Amino acid sequence: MHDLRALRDDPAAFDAGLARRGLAPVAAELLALDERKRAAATKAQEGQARRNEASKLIGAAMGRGDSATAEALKAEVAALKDKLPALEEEERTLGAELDAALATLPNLPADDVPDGADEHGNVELARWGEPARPNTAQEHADLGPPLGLEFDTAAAMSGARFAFLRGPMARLHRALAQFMLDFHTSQRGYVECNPPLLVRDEAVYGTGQLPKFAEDLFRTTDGRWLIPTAEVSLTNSVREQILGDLAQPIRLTAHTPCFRSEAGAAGKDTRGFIRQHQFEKVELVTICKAEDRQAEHEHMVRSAELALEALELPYRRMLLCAGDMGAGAKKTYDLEVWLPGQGAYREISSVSWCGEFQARRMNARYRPEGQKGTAFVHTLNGSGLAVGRTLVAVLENYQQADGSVTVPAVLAPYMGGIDTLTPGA
RNA sequence: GGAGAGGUGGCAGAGUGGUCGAAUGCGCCGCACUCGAAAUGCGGUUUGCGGGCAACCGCAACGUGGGUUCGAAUCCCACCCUCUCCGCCA
Repeated sequence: MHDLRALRDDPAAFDAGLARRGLAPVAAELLALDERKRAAATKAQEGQARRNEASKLIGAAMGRGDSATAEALKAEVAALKDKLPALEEEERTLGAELDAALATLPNLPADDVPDGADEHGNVELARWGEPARPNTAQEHADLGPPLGLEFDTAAAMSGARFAFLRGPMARLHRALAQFMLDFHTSQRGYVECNPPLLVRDEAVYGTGQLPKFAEDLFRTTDGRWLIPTAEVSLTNSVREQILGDLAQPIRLTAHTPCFRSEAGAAGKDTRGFIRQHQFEKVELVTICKAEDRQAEHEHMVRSAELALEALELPYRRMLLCAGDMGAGAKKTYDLEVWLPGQGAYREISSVSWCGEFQARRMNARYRPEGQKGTAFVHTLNGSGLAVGRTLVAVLENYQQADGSVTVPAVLAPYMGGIDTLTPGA
């Protein structure tokens, strides 16, 4: 959600920001709508003011037994009441129209975000590790099934884009999630949470998936939504609250399933475990004051990077261009992990700073020190990491020529003595 | 699922048709007292929108949305949420 005042103050900058996302200008249209709404409001308020004044006079007149005056005033108010509803209705309609238009607009990109229309405009900032590609390397979709990553089993009961993990494969998947959660809570200052997976409209609106991206979500018969990411649950934990001076940022993490319809992804990544209707993710969310936003963004992306480094998985850090960011983001780093089987870097984490965009939609505020009144909090979210894709990365990077997979050393405490996944075992 | 109670400012908590945007207490801010602090006293302290250079003025908001009324925190209806008891249940 946008601050209408910012749009009024500098419509050109607003349209310029939208243009960087490849969108047509809207400022002139919205300002005209806003002006009509304010005119309607002023007219309605004049009527309401007179009605309120007259009603007080009626009370006073009745108090002193002057029924003639009271009756005359009542007649005046009655006449007013014929006109008022139409004026109020006009204000409401125009306001709703304005809100609806604002609600579908994405956030404006930060100044240091590069231009670009799609992923080709993204900028590589750093690399870590050696991206090896032995000629025996297999893709996880071929490597996985004999090791217990079964797509056929899942397809028989659930259809495409589901997997059934069996034995050591399921354990490895669990170990990854446990490791990430322990790492972020004990090393990086995030508080472990276990949030709801089903949420209401308002929550999904708050983080920005509604109203525009409903088709990407699953909806329950009682009208709730399955979360597409724990970002929704964790971020909404501060909705409609005033959080004090927010001297310390609120850093949250949770390991949850995520559910996505993948409506717009027909034919994309259909093979393997990369793009599923149901997957698990360890999410990081930070709620902070404005001054802390940049430091927290760096802290978050480093947290995700350090998890990859602990797993010894080569990756690179990308700065997304304006055209490739999600709707709520002002600035996004993607981490891409090396997949030897595919011979490519693939997204495994996306870390975004959303500014006040989500806070306005949720009405989440704090009291800045030395300043009167409240301000909207800044929200950040990132994957730390996507568990399913990390499993893919481990399989492809730790595969041996004989089709077995070595377990990363850092996971040993979670594996109950299993150090290798062996086909058919 | 059934029965009951309730949702009021940063927090607690009064208020059951009209000078109520809302008592009181706590918290917070300022001032006084003090060497300083505590305690005490005095004053201030909701938010959003619109108008105005400003002082300030107007409108709206007592869970949400409707309704009754000249007038609603207060009465009626629907929904949401919380609590208590019963039933069911991992």
